[in-house]
Order: sequence, then C-alpha cells, then structure tokens
Amino acid sequence: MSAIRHALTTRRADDFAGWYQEVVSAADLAEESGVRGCMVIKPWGYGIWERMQRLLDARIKDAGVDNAYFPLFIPLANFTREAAHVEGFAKEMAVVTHHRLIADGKGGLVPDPEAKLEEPLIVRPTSETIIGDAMARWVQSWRDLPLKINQWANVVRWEMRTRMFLRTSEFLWQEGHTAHETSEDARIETMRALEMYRAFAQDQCAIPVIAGEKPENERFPGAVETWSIEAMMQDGKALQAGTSHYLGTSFADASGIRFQDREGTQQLAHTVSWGMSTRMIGGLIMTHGDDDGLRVPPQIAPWQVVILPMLRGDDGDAALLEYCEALKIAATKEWAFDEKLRILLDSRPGKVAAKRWDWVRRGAPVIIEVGPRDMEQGRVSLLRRDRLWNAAGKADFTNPQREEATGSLSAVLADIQASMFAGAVEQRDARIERGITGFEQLAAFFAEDQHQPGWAEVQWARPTGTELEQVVERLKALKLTFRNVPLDAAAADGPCLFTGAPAVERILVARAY
RNA sequence: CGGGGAGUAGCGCAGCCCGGUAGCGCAUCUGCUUUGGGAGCAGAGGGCCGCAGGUUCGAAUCCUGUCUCCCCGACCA
Repeated sequence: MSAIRHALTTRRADDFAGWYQEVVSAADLAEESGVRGCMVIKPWGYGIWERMQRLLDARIKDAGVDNAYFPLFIPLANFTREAAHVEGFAKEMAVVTHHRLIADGKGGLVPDPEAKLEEPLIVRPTSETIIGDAMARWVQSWRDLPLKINQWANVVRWEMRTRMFLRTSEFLWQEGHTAHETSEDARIETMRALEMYRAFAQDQCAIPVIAGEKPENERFPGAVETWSIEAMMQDGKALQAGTSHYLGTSFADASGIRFQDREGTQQLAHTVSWGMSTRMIGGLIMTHGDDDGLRVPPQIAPWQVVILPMLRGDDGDAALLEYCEALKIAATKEWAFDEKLRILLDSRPGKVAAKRWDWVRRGAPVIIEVGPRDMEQGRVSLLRRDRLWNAAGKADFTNPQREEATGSLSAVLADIQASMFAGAVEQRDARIERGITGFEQLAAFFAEDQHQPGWAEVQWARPTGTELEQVVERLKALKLTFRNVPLDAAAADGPCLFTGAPAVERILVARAY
C-alpha cells in the first residue's frame, strides 16, 4: 500500500467504470442533464472539445475541405432512399411529429393534434442524405468534382444504453462528406481522412491508435468499405475513435449525385464520409486519466499552465499578484507547438491547496504556485501533472528561478506531450498479443479472471456472409468483437484461426466500448 | 428494450422494514487561531426527501404510475 493520498476516491484498478464516472465529474468535464443520454458539457470539458475542433479543423481545411452547415431536421422521405442506411439507423431515430403545443386543461401542455406535421421530420443521426441532396444540386459536371464539404454539428441517436462522452444520445462531431469522379479518387480521400485522424489522435491527443479496415459486419450501413482508428483504453478495451467510409455510388444513386464526365456521359459520383466526435474526450480520459483525475495533453489543454498565488488576504497579496502577473505576461510570450502558450492566473480567493487539487483533477499539464518566499527568492514552485508524486509520496514540486521557469515552459510542455504519448504507446504495445493461433487459446487469453487482457491480433481468411456471421457469433459468446485489419500488420503466413483455411491477413480482436 | 440496484443539502451517505418536528461527514459562510505542500477550533447557512397520483388525522417512510442514473444482457457507424 502506498501512502499517497490520491485526489480521487475510486481507483482505476478497483472499479474502472466507477473511476471513469468520477473523473468526468471531478475534472469538471460534464454533468447529467435530466434528459436520457444527454449531458451538459461544462467549460473545462467544452474547452477540451474546442481545442480538438481547432486542431482538427485546421487539418480539414489544409486538405481543401470547406465547412458548411446543414439542417438538424431531415424529411423522412429524404432519409429513406438508401436501403441499408435506413435499416442501420431506423431503430435509433428521434422523430418530430408536431409543431405546436396546446394546453391540456390540467395545467400542462401537449402536442396540438391540429398541428401534426404532414410529413414527420427526423433529427439527423448523420447527414449523408441531406448533404447528398445538396450535392446533387451542386454537381453537374466533372469540373465540379471533387466536392469536399465538412460540418461541425450535433447529431442524435436514440441509444439504449448511454455513457458520458462514450455513447450519448446527442453528441457533437464533425462529418466530412466528399464526392469524387472516380472510385480511385474516393478511396484516396477515404485514406486521407483516416491518416488525418491517426495523426490528430497520436500527435495532438497523444492517444496511440491503430488504423485499419473494419470487417464486413462492422461496416457503416450502406458503405462499401469502413476504416477506423482504434485506441486501447487502460482497461484493455478498444475504442473506435474515428471512422472513414468509402460509400461507392449507392448514396450518389439514392441522392442523384450525377455528373457529365469528360466524354459527356452521365456518371454517378463516388462518395466518402468521415467523422470524429466528442467520444474522443472519453478516449482522452481512459487513455490519460489516473487516480488523481484527468491528465490533458498540452496540445489539447485549454490552459496549459495554471498559476496559483498563495494569497493570504493581507497586505502582501498585491505584490504577490504583481509578481504572478509578470510571470504570466512573460510566459504568454512563449510558444509551444506553433501556438502561444495558454496561461491562466487563477487569483480567485481560496486556499491554494484546494485550488491546486482542483487543477490536478482537471489535468492542467503544469501548475505553478507562488508564495511570498518564492517571490523573495525570485523563484516559483512548479508541478508537472504527468509526474505528480515524488518518492516520498508528496507532490513533486521543483523550484526554478522565475526566468528559468518561463524560458523552459515550452520545452516542459513538449516533454509532457511526448512522455504522455510514449507512456500510452508502451502500455498498449505490452498488451497486444500476436501469438494466438487457436480459438481455445483466444478464449483463454480473454478469460474472465484475466483482469486486463488487451487485444489479440490473429490471422484469418476473411470469411464473408453466413460464414462470417458464425465467426462473429462465436466471438460474441466471449464478448469479443473484430476491431480492424491494421494497415501496417505483417503479412499472413499461417492458417485462419477461425476456419483453418489459409489466412489472408491479420485482424484485431478485442472487447470494445 | 428485459433483469437487478439506486435517486434525501454542492459531493458522499444514514433514516424507510415498524408513518409522527429532516440527520451525519466533507464542502460552503462567519469569527478566532494558524500560515509552504490537501490547517485547527467554534458557530452558522443551505432540503418541492426525483416527479405525479393514492392510502392516512398525518407520508422521505406504505401503494400505484412515471422520469433519471448505475450494473448485467439485447441493441449499437
């Protein structure tokens, strides 16, 4: 037993699900709203989302994709054109049927039967259909292609079982929709989006991911190919953190996205869609959180450095605040990751210890405390969130001179970013098992008594249809799912674990969120 | 959506079985003491007991319905 007094009451190792919920509330990320599956995202949580938006949006724009906004409501008829797509979403759709309320005579309000909509509207679960509709108007000739549109929006899927950030009925995301002249161009865009997500997750969120293709049974409804990035959470489960779909021509056919090609012939466009959502915040928590709360990678942190003056409510406060202001101004001139540092001087009244632990739980990368003694000696007390505790089980402060601290901040932040990623990679790589060749062996690897088994990468023959369904059922009995076929996996060189036929590739098997 | 558990102060909980003035710890506020690594003492404020009905002289407590959350399933780009 360690003597460390952690900032949270639930240990990751004891109760991962309970710990997750405690982080969400203790780090001030979000709270329940009273509506099933809908959450209030609080300023610190939303600040993290804004950072993700800003960084990913820059990548999207760099790829020549334009932002636009499409309506929340979609006419039912519009949605019903692509059969597989409809079937995939029909069970989780919110429907608007009335446009007016009327008094019920008992002090309440009910939908006015007189105000029933001729045609119900659905609340978008995704916007393929309505954007496809627009694209059909915008595309006439091959010169109009490629057409690349992105929107940042909320979507609604009526989930049976919800969890904060991981699966909510309403969530925020970006959805990119592109239309192309050829299948080749569309596939290139599909892979570009996938690579964009991989780089964003790893280089900015410090979340290691494996990019690969989803098997047939895990495809987006109506898609020809679905690709994903998969991240391993600290409990060994997989989280799909971003997806990119090559949709072929079926959506173009359903929406009427046609163009005259270079020979003057009418052709269907090839479409692609790709998305990343607030679920990424759940991934951030389960990748970087610890028993003291969240740890936010510096590139994602709304505030990278929080300065806490030790105010005493006496005459000394003014000078101390002045000292901290000077520190803040100097630090704000420093850069890291090609952006100015984001520094908060938290001078609200209150005990410094209480405020310190608030920021530890929220996961600010660097906390700088300044007391009268620091000021006298021209120094500060600096605490790194990624290395909180010293060997004695105390908060591990260092005491650089003020100028030295300011000058070193960008290097410290870069180091925190790098070490968080390296730590996550190490944890993940240690838990990917590549030597499993038989189903019994697979079952043993994922046996219930094994606490955090991680993932298995196995060889398979890529069965399809009912043969695949049988394999999926066998896995389901073990609560396992296929994640993806990693792009960079080694070539197959043995029999399929499931069918015994010669394997054609390697696929990841894991429990998943 | 099925099975189980829960909802009482900002947070964590007791009270409910057996109906009778709303409690505890932490947090908050005030005062005093303390003052560099999660302070101490004293006092104070804060409640549609999830919501709606019902039974009753009287409901946090009993009954019915309903909403929300958690766990297990089913479902799930």
